[in-house]
Amino acid sequence: MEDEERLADLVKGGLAGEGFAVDVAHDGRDGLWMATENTYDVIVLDVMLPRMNGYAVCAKLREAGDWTPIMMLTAKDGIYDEAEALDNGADDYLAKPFSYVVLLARLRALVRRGGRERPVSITVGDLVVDPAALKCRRGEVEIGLTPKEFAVLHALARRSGEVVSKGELLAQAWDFSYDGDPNIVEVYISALRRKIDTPFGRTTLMTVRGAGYRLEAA
Amino acid sequence: MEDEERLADLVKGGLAGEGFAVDVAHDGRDGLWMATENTYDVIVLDVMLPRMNGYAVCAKLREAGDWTPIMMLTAKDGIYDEAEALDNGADDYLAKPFSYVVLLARLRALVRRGGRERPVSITVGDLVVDPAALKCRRGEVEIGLTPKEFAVLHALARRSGEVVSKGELLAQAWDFSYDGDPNIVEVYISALRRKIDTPFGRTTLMTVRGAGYRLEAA
DNA sequence: AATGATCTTCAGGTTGGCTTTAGGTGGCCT
DNA sequence: AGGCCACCTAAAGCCAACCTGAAGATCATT
Repeated sequence: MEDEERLADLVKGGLAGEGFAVDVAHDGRDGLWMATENTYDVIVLDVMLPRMNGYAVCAKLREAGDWTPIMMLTAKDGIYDEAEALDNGADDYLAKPFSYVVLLARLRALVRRGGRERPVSITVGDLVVDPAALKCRRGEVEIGLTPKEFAVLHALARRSGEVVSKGELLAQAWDFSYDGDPNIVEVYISALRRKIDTPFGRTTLMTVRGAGYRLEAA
Repeated sequence: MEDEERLADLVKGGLAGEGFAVDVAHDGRDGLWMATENTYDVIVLDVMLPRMNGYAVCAKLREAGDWTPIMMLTAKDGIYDEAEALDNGADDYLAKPFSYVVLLARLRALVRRGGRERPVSITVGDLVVDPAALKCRRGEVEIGLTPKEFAVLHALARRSGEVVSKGELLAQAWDFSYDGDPNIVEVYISALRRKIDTPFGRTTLMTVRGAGYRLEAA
């Protein structure tokens, strides 16, 4: 139990260092619920989980049409068990005990495979967003952002050029349990504009009425 | 050498059984050439290859913008070597000796992941409709559209060259429960023409009296 | 406990897209 | 030719979505 929490902390810390937001569930059922309610870059699943084991969670997700990359952590090391994990819909597995370095590398690979290329820092025109340092700059000018502002900007930057809906922003930058006024997104968009656009006489953060927001390079 | 050919045969046989076609190259340079000339679901790369090693082939492919899933086969098993393979652009690796069952399972997982389609933009002549960005352009000229206008254009573009009835447009671009004046479609067609045709001296958005509308490439 | 920073809520003001209206145009049939 | 009907389009009202400044709430730090 305390072992698993230490593991969760390790993973969480490492991924945070890579610029990702991490949610942790301590049993299978909670995990499944969180996974169905949110969109994640990658899911890490321990086979041995209270209330619902990893295989079952994995199967449920795939059944529901969710193809988020899944990394399965297993204590067994028999060959067929590994294959079983993969055939159950997992995208990779790691047998305990495993190295932290390998876990992170494999997760990076999974995430990379799961979608577009994701360089460590994201560049949108002359705006550079560095998730590792939680900093951003326009040209040579450093821009100070609060954590929340950064989370919103990051979500937009990761899909620069595309429209990101208010709901998606809420899901990615706020805790999944957040159920307050969606107007808060508008507040943060406003704040971001005041920091990344107005001082530079730019308008890269556009409103698409009725659809969401779009961060553009031009 | 005969070892490697037995391995290649194993993989080939197994994937054939899964319904995939397999090409085999026996050295790195041939492999790279085949990979650039064809489209594959997945690429299996041995690190130790004559004429050009696996890392190099992998790097070349990624450099060329080819993101076909790559499985790297390596004899080393040091922790950092594994991470190196992945960070080099491979999507998974397997250390020799490995089980045939595991290899097949991992390849299945890779193929399943790799098959994911990303949002496509639709091209009708020199008109490009990008659903992800909710934008469109004719040639190099950006055209600003409202969400509703975009929805109508999108519905027409998806079936370019065909006649789309007013009823179909209503069903696709408006809420299912919409029961207002069907004349609204005409209003939007008019607005679209003013944006995508008139400024360019074109008439690609045609009325088919009594039947509907058609978006043409010419 | 106090301070400052950040997060969230609130409310008034503004905008811009959606829809309706109504008059105009042009094809098609008798 | 005349009339009917489908379609076109400019204009205007309405309303939801959005913006933003400010105040209240929460959190971290000293």
